[in-house]
Amino acid sequence: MFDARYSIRTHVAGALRAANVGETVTLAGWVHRRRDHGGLVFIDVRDRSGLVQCVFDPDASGAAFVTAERVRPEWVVKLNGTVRPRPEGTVNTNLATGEVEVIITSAEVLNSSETPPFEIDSALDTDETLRLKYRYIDIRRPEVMETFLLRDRVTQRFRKSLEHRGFLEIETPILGKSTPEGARDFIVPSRLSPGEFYALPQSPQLFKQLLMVGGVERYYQVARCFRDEDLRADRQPEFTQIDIEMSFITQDDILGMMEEVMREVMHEAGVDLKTPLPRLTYADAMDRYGSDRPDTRFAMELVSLSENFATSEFKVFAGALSSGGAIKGINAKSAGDWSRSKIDALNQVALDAGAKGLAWVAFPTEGDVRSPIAKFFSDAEMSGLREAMMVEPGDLVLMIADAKDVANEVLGTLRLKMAEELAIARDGFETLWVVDFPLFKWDAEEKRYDANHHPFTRPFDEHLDRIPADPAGALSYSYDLVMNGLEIGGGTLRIHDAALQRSVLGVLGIEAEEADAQFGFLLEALSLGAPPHGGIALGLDRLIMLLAGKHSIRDVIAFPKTSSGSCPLTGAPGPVSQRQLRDVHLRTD
RNA sequence: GGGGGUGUAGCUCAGUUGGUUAGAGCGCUGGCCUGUCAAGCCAGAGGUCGCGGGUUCGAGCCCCGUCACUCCCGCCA
Repeated sequence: MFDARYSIRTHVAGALRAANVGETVTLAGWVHRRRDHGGLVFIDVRDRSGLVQCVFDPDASGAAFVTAERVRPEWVVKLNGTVRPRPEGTVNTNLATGEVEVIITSAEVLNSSETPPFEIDSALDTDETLRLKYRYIDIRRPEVMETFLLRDRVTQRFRKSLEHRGFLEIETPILGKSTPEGARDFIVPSRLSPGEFYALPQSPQLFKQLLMVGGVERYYQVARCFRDEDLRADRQPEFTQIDIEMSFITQDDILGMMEEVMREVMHEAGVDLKTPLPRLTYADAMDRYGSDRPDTRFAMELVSLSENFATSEFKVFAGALSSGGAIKGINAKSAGDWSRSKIDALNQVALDAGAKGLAWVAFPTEGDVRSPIAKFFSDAEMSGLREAMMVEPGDLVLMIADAKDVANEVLGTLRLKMAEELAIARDGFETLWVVDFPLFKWDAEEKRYDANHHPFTRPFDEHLDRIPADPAGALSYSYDLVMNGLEIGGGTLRIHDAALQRSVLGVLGIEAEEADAQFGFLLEALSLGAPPHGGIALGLDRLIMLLAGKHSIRDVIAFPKTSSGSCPLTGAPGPVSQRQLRDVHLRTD
């Protein structure tokens, strides 16, 4: 609760109401805006709680009036006065405090301010770099402040919901050990061990598993994570996870528990989350949406057309099918009148996404068909296409014929592209689980298997026999939480058997000797009474971003980095002295 | 590493086919003003057109390079 306790004021500005009329108050805050009428001055005084109009009238206090003429926006002031109702006709309904005003009897300037580099109270969309350079001023803007109030509420709700369910908040090291796989590590040189380095954690993954071996059973942490990769609108080099791990559970246990927690958290943010959440297998997600994090706020699902074109004369289609591929399509409603050049641009999108080409049929009006390839289709194929795609006049059908994975992925990209181009309404918070990910994914370039989630993911019990022989066929106890097409969380049940863990590491090309060197401590822990366990990590920043309706993760981080990883405010990263380098046994060119 | 976009007053932006002294709104400074709340009116100050080079009689505008920011691809177990 934010109020006037423990401060030099008696009230906070934003809390004053008609009920306070007649009270003598002391306020402290910033000059938000000043309206000088010559013989009468209005100053809106702002603190974290909001703002209230203060009136400076020479009849009430000549000294205060003189002060009011002198102060400027963002000066810091302490004011004494009396709350009174606003005169008839001057109530401001746009303001929570708009029914009242404070007639000031004495004023003290606590600090002056230079003219701010940008206006706090402005509708103008200020350059983001400038906002970040003066973030402390930016944060004074009510809209920005509101975001951090929301972030606080959501974070506290996570803590409460998890505490109520028996989770212990435990901190894990920031200075850790670099391990192979995963993202690039941020590394920290060691002064006491010349030539050796700590790594900042990409996540507390191994430590939380060790806590399970330690009998903690239910753990959580608001954990800062570090990954030295390129930035995006939704990616920062350091970010925060709500990190969770539980013992003696099934996958249903943790999904059900998380649904309850998420419902409570979303409720805190004013969103009614319907549970149980839909669950989509990875295979179905790819098949229907061409994405493992489908945006389910709109349909435009992928439809298989392989059967319809099974005997097609069209070489591209026949070729794709004969080599074991698929023909799939999406129906972009109301794009049937798109020009050739706009469709050519879509073709380029398809090419960039890995397709060999884009097949399309436009149905601009009833009975009218426009397409460079329709002439290869039989009447039966054309009517089958109309039926399968549920074509109406005005539609544009986009088709990809390729290996099934390629067709899915390209159409998934086109689906999102078309939703954007057609400005399809995407409202609400469509949330679902994507489950049953393959344990491994094949890296064609490196010609080896990678862990899909991470190397500690537990395979389906019934797929254990596939591990050495047919790794690609093994599915895993794994789950991503997807909201509005963004992955906001992911987790797995873990391997708790040392032999199985060695076997999985082996598939990843990490043989016994290296496994012992890199993960010996984990393998040893697994052999010393590790309970079955599993967990999940939620991307707190992304979740807040969605809840706040922001388009960048930077908007919900107090002091974020620019896309080149620098901090406009402090100038980090920066050089260090030769002495500091010598201390940690480093030389630079 | 690759592709797209942006960079002009403190802020947000305009700036025509390359042509005289680079403009507007907001903010700022000063003046007037006792019921405003984006207060109003009057006046004023304020410019390394991101930076460097080039073409040209002449460059904010064209060319080359470079920097910063931003979006995307790669990358992100």
